[in-house]
Amino acid sequence: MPSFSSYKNPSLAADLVVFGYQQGILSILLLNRNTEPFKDQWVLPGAFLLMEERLRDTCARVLKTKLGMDDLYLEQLCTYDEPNRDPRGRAIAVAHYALVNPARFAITAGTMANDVKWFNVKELPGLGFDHDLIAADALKSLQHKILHYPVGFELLNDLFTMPELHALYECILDISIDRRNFRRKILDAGYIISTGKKREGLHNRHPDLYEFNKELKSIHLSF
Amino acid sequence: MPSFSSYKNPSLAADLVVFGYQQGILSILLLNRNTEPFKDQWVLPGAFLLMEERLRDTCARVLKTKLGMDDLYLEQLCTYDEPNRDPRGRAIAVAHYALVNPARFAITAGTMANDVKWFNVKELPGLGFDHDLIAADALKSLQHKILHYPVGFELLNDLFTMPELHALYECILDISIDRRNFRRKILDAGYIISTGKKREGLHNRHPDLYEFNKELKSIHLSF
DNA sequence: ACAAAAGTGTTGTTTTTACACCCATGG
DNA sequence: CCATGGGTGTAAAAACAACACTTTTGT
Repeated sequence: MPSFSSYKNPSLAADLVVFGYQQGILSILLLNRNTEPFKDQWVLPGAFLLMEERLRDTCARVLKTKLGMDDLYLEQLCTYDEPNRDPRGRAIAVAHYALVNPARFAITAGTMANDVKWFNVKELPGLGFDHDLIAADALKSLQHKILHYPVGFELLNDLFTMPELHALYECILDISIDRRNFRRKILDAGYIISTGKKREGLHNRHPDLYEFNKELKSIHLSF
Repeated sequence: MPSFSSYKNPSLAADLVVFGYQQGILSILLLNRNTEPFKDQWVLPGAFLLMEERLRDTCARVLKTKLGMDDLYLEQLCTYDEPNRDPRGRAIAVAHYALVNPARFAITAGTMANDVKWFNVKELPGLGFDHDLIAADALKSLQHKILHYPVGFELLNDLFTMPELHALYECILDISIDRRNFRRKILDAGYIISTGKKREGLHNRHPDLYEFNKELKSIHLSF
């Protein structure tokens, strides 16, 4: 059987848009590069695919070694192949996005970066490569995903309140949603289960605590 | 600036799910391979990416040289990277789908294939590589796309009737839709424009001819 | 005049939206 | 007992689904 050895192939990388939600803000994790090209500019984390590796393993490797993160929700987004997107040569990127509850991890800069930082998705700096485009596409994709898959599960704590889930949806979709109609739609969808407990220690009425319905695979919401 | 020359990279291919709609049937174009691997089996058309080429150019090249087709609607679908998907070695495929009105082209087998044939999407043979999976994913994606983008434009003639558009939607979504409610939704969406003309030569009432509203970029339909 | 298929209209139901109201908590 | 925020209910509007009726054509 013939093999591919005669072909010359572009480099192949997995790039990651890591979304985190904390204090009512949706953020993306960016690295500040300490090598050319785009030295001292902010970019998405990523790595080149190894021959024996699957793309999601490449992503997991980046999350683990560059960011100290484990076991995140991961979704393939799109493949970016503009020939001049990397000044070092032809490089094709398969973009993914990951969802993380930042409270669970303390991030630290790896060897390739000066710094690692969360940026509010509404206040992103100009990014190196074509990462502005990738980040924008990822946000659109997440906004769509949240209507069809219980994404809150990945971004909130195991127990959470209705106002917390409500704020998450308003933040990600960047719209305002009537809290009472929101409650009804979420409950009708069977999205979450009441635990009977309440969140204590707040300065007014203690909201009910819910957990996600793990039986549920897909949902349909519209706002 | 460093380059990538030290990395060894997998082969990168563009694979194509070419959808055609004719006589009320949605079909996919398949090739019968005349070389190993998967000799004499049906597979999706595809080609390896050349270094100076963009993925959509690879697709266009396949459509032109293997199938004699030009200027088709093309959409990137997903990237398939299972390490053993190609027995010749590590090969990653970026799948795309194309939409074509088969009436416009006479297909002919290229040098790589014994035969080229349209297959009803509901009666696909077992395919080589992981192309069963790719074809199934492409159909799902098309079913979603048709609700948000005026896809009929690519699959029908420039002038078409409401019953023709109705049949297309029923076929692609694989559901039955009340023709009167369908008409109302399509017209309310501003999807199409009445031309005042009528389709002649039928054995009963001559239906109105419409054309697509080219101003329209995205739509929202639900059935 | 009839059958077949296409255009038009109506009605009841469900879903969505926009609110009003009451309850619990801390100060 | 008041301000704040959270839980519950309701009525109007919009969207949807199911269906009847009329019109045009070829035979």
